[in-house]
Amino acid sequence: MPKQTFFNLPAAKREQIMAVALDEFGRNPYTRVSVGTIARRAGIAKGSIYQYFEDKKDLYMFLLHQAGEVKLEFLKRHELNWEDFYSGLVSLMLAGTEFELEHPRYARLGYFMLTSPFRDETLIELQQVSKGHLAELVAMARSRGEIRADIPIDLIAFFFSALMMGFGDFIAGRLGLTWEELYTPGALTGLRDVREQLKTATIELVELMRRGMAPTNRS
Amino acid sequence: MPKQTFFNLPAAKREQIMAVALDEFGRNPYTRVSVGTIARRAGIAKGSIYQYFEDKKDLYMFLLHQAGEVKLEFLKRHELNWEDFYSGLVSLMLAGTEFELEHPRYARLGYFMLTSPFRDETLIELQQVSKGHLAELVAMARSRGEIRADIPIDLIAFFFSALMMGFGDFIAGRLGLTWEELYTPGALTGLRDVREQLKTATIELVELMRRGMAPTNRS
DNA sequence: CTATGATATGACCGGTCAGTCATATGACCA
DNA sequence: TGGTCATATGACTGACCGGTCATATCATAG
Repeated sequence: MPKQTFFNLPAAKREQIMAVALDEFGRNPYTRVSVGTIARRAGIAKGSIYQYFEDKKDLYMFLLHQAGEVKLEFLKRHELNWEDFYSGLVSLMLAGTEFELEHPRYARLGYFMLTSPFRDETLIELQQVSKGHLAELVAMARSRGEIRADIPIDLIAFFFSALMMGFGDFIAGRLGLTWEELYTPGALTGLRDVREQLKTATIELVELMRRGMAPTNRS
Repeated sequence: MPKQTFFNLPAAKREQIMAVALDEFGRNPYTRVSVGTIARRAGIAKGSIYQYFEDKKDLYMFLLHQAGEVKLEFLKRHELNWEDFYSGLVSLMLAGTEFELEHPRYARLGYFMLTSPFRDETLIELQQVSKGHLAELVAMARSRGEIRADIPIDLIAFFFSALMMGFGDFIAGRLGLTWEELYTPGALTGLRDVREQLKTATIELVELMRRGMAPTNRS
């Protein structure tokens, strides 16, 4: 956790520092991010960073935590329609994609997190949140007969997470971009029908998932 | 490409250098791998590395290239049964998993590649190889009526690659290990029924894929 | 005005890094 | 023996890193 000094700061300054940190950690892997650069870009002295945070890791972990909250807020603002499991899935994936396009730095932050020195401890914390949520949804879908009861839950969880995680790459390919380019702010201005293509791709994918998981008599 | 000097070296020395490089790049992300460490562990002077390679990237790219060839050789040695597309897929995935268990450093090398500074150019090169191969298989399966003709090919390619890529994580979970542990040489000695569990998990996953992709009248 | 405690600063420290280069070694031939 | 060319070496360079600390600044209270 940041030191009290950080929270005593004017909100604008706090946000400026975190914005720069997000940009840096969303642009480079952890080890390549320089505390000095963050300080310089934020217009403060390097020593000040160490008035606010214990060390580089403290700043990074706080940033990750904050990113999680922002994304959760975003998803909460989107009313996801879970009346039907698969259309709920479509809306969830669309909202997730929307978030990543609106906040590309957050998307890349999460990506680089996967190879940060704190990968494992971060993932464990993350999974405790998301897996609990997912298990709940899957259990409900099962009880409604929307997912065959003979598919192991862990397989379903893997199925979801693997496809969702790689979805950005797929979308990038469809739009004729690289992953780098897709998450470059402003890369989509000028591209036509982006939202249309996203929706189409998402529906196609979920349909593939639905056929795989749903009871055969449903399709 | 390495300089001619490298290829003039005795095979044993060449292999020693590449073995150390593989271990280092399979243990740390690109930016954390030190040329000096590789030289020291290989028993040569740091300057020699620069007699053999243009720079760090040259060494790294050559290593990746070599890894690809080794894996391709491995898969070629396994006779994959493509009489039926889905059982062929099972055998392909099993062979792939087998390779990663036998050569855990290669598996990790591929993993870290995903966040190397050359991610995109590497992936593009990789896809040109694997996509061509995959497209062929998919086209054949389609003509046999094993895959519905209305599913876009790029979606199928993504479906495969995403599930295959994350499969290691899933397997690790099934075996009660972390990803780290799964790819630690010797971590599996003492574990029971590893091959059985691998086969079961693979079949379960491919069945999920088959249901998603196959024409409905087939199941 | 002064005293006090919180905050800001950037020079500095010890360390690591990729890459260079003058020099040394050794093999081969005349 | 001496000359030539490929190869080996590690000290060195310049840059960058995370983190520290003595000092300066500032706001507030007495």
